[in-house]
Amino acid sequence: MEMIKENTFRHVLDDDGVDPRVLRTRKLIVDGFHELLVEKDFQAISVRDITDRATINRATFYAHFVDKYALFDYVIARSFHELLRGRLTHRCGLSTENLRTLLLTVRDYLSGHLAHCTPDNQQNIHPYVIRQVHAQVHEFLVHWFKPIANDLDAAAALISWAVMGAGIHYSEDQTLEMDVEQMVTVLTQGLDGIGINLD
Amino acid sequence: MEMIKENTFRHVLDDDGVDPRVLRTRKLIVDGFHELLVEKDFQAISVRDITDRATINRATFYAHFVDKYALFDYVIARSFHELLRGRLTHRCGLSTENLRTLLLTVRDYLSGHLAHCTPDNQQNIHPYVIRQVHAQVHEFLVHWFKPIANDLDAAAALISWAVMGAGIHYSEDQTLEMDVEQMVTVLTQGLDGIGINLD
DNA sequence: CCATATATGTTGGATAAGCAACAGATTTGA
DNA sequence: TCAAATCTGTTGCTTATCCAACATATATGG
Repeated sequence: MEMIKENTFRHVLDDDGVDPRVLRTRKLIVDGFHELLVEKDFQAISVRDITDRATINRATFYAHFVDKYALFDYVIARSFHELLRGRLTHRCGLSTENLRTLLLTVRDYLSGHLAHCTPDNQQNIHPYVIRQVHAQVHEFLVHWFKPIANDLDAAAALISWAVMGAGIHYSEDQTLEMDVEQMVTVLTQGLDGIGINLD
Repeated sequence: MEMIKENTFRHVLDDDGVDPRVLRTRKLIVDGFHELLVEKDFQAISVRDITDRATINRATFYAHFVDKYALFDYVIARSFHELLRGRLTHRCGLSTENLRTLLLTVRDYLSGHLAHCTPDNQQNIHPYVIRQVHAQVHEFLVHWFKPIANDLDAAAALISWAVMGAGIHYSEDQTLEMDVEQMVTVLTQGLDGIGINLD
């Protein structure tokens, strides 16, 4: 029980070949944490609360996560990742449809998160959520860019933050209508400008 | 992982002091087994089916139960035990009220079991159910008798089977009305005959 | 203010769960 | 009928989880 934390963030969803006990324990922790998040504020949740709820030993928790903040990051990253994967039709490819899905998923995930949380949690946690969601968006973009060219780091950074910006904007004010097609056009035209043609 | 099976049947509900991993694994096995029971016949369920559903290793199953029949016995004994404990108001005492509760609980448990199962399972499993439920009823009676006198084995055997007989009879034909008070009277009078006065 | 909890991480040794491989029994189906 | 496949228990070794104990930090309250 040494290298469990090691793989936790390489790829958030590579459960293949992992010891079944590790997968079970992770799920118990995550489920217990989710239960607690709707009951009380993040700041008020102790590691002991989590392990009691998960029916695992406290030492085992620390074998999986360095602290509750790492657990939180993991939960956000994984749930967003799963939501996005479930919505993508063209798996692993750069296309206008996938860009559209990306924009909509970020917005929906963020507004869903705001809807679930207590007001206090909204204030304190939102920045962490954004950071983790962005990390995932960025990872997807890099993955999509890779077959096209290697040195597109700047483009990935720019577009990932553009997508996040749109998502944040529209998730915070639900009265606004999101003009997805216009945004997709901006992104595709922009990419076209640096020699990347979609579809 | 040697003596797990050891304590399994001493008292069906003494979870105190047992290793948490054992309790979790047991629960996973029992839950998976329950799921499978409503899907297919008991005879068609393999140990591998159970362990796959429970997400545990097959070898771990054999550390807990000698075979699927032992698991079945355990499930019956435990669920009946829990149902009865939940209904008893006068905990651990011999009284007309507890005798009444015993009669009704046996009938309800048996008819509930018949209602859940596939016709095939009803035929094949019913004898095992009766055997295990009787073992529990007998254990409760012995426990209630103990403060009164020591050599009441015959009385416990007789009354436990009388209770079972009533339960079986009325669970198999739901149209009959169970005259509980008459039966309780029979039992209390009978006990009175050997010098045991209730209430 | 200080004493008494309570929370956080960490460690070493004990124990349950995982796994692969095995032999033998039973089922399947060609 | 016979061979291939599947199921059943069992075993030795590996690995993850448990637990108790510890040092430290942060409340909590009298």
